[in-house]
Amino acid sequence: MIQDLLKHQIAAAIKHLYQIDLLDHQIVIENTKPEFEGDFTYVVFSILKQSKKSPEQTAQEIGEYLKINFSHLADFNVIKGFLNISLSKQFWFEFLNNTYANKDYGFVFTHSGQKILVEYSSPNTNKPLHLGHIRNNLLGYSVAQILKANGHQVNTCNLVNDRGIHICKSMYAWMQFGNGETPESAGLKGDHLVGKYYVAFDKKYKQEIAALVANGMPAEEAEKKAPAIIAAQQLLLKWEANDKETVDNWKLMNGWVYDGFAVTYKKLGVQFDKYYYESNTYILGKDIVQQGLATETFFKKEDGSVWIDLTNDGLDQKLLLRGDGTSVYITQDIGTAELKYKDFDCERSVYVVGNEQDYHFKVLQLICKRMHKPYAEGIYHLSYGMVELPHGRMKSREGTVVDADDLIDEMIATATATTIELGKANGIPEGELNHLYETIGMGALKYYLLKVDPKKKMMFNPEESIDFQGNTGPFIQYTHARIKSILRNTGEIDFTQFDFNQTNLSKPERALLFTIYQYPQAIFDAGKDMSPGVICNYAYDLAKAFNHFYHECSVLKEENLEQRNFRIQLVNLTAHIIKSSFGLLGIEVPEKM
RNA sequence: GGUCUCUUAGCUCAGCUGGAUAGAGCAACGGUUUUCUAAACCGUAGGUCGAAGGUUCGAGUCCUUCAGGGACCA
Repeated sequence: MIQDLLKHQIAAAIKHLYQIDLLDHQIVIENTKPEFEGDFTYVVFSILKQSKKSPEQTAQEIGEYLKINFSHLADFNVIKGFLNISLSKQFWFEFLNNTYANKDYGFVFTHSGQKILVEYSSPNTNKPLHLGHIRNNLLGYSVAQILKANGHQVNTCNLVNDRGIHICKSMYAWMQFGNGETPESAGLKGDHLVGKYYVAFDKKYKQEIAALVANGMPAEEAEKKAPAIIAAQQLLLKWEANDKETVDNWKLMNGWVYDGFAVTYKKLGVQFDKYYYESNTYILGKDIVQQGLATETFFKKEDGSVWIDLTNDGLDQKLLLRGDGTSVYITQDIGTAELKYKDFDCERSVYVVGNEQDYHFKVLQLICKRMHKPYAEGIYHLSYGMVELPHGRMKSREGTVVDADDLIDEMIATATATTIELGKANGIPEGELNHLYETIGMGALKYYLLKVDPKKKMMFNPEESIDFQGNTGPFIQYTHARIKSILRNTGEIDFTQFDFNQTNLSKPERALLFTIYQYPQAIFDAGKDMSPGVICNYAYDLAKAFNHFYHECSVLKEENLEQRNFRIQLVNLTAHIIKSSFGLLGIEVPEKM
């Protein structure tokens, strides 16, 4: 990167002028703000004490040194303590020439040597996916792509929570009043059918509690003694005892759910290299807890329950195994961590899980450290914020959820209506329209969810539809389509016979080229923070820079042949980066829209 | 009781390791189409960056306290 050369030269200048020894990485170079002239800026305030001169004079002296010693510099200007540096036209033309045909521009191909496993999605099998799951899935998919682009070897997995009391609730309700209903007979997606019985269970359970309370029982006791909950608990015991009828029903209903999830995953465009099932990992977890007990990493209480004492780390004592020997959430996580390491030999294991589990993952990592597990340090909780509705967070049982399938359908319907309304469907073959509507609708939804910093909670108002204008997926998709429209009309060109040094570099062209130059940095930053939002912001900046250029400069009507060809290279590369960056987000870009 | 986290324009969000006059989009108002796609472009208006202290050449960014929201552990 040119910034590195620049840093090196600035360090040399400072050494030459003021006899200060600075390492290259101690020099901070920023992009020059648009309202000032220049490409990069060096701020001199931090060396004033040693230079013993005014900010203006220091910056001026460094600028003059660079002008002689830094061949890519065309000019510089000084405002207060800010040294603004303009690179030469030649530098930018050469950059474009070397880059425009590079299909992998921005991606790192030298293997980092790091293997990373990204776990995401990780649903419960008792209800369908909702908006929060969509955020999770999109984040996981995108982060995996971004890490790959940074040269890491990446695998993905999905840990399915297919056991526990919540499954038994759906199962009990279905056995009670399902009358053998199936997804086929009900005409419902499997996950929605099972979810229906989960809600049915809750309704019945609440009625029973109310009845008991009406008869004078305290609410707390009623919650434990309601027949429905007791029945669900008995189902769980039967399941753990491998009772045939229970296990068969469990398999049947889980199968329905998996079929339903598969449809939603396909629409979201996500996939996994491997599935883990908690019903398979919890026993391994129990074994490991027994090992930890043997080495006295854990301790047993009088009732037989197993605990770890984390008070030295500022946390509490944490339950690992109940007195009756049944496992808790963290038990199965301990087992799964071990399995993942064996399967993938990964030095980093990323968990895409909501921030409500921050404490849980701190505990998990500490447990692994105490047990001297080689993978303990590599555990990384990619903790993302909840999606909230105007009235608070989503709660399945209270029916305040935005269903994933409904929302997807709605987005595609809106994309369809908008496209037709704008008259954009006319020039497009009938057979391609459905795919286009899907591309635009999903583009809007995915961009909307990914552009927000993963760590932050975000607001979704179902009353307001997701925009298709401004800082949105469709805006950027549209930019791509516009460029493709130009490129369909340029004809074949042999770029090698042109010398672009004779062409002009106007402000919009320069700004676009400058943004293009930032792409590798954006990929790096997104990888460092595991934040697809960085890519969204970048793609938006690029689209804006292009649209400004598009308004100012004509490509096809340009009469100077070299200028025209230069612009063709420029927009070609722009289109490629839009497609490439959106690929990192899992968003398709259309040729026409 | 304890721990973590958030608060930037009417709304939804950017703001990189502290740097120039805090930026976008939506919503509002005004303008741009015989010229490569107007899902675009240009402009106007909108801010005490939750509050108060502190650190320093410089704080939306770092530290402390407080207020309000959210989550979690027992």
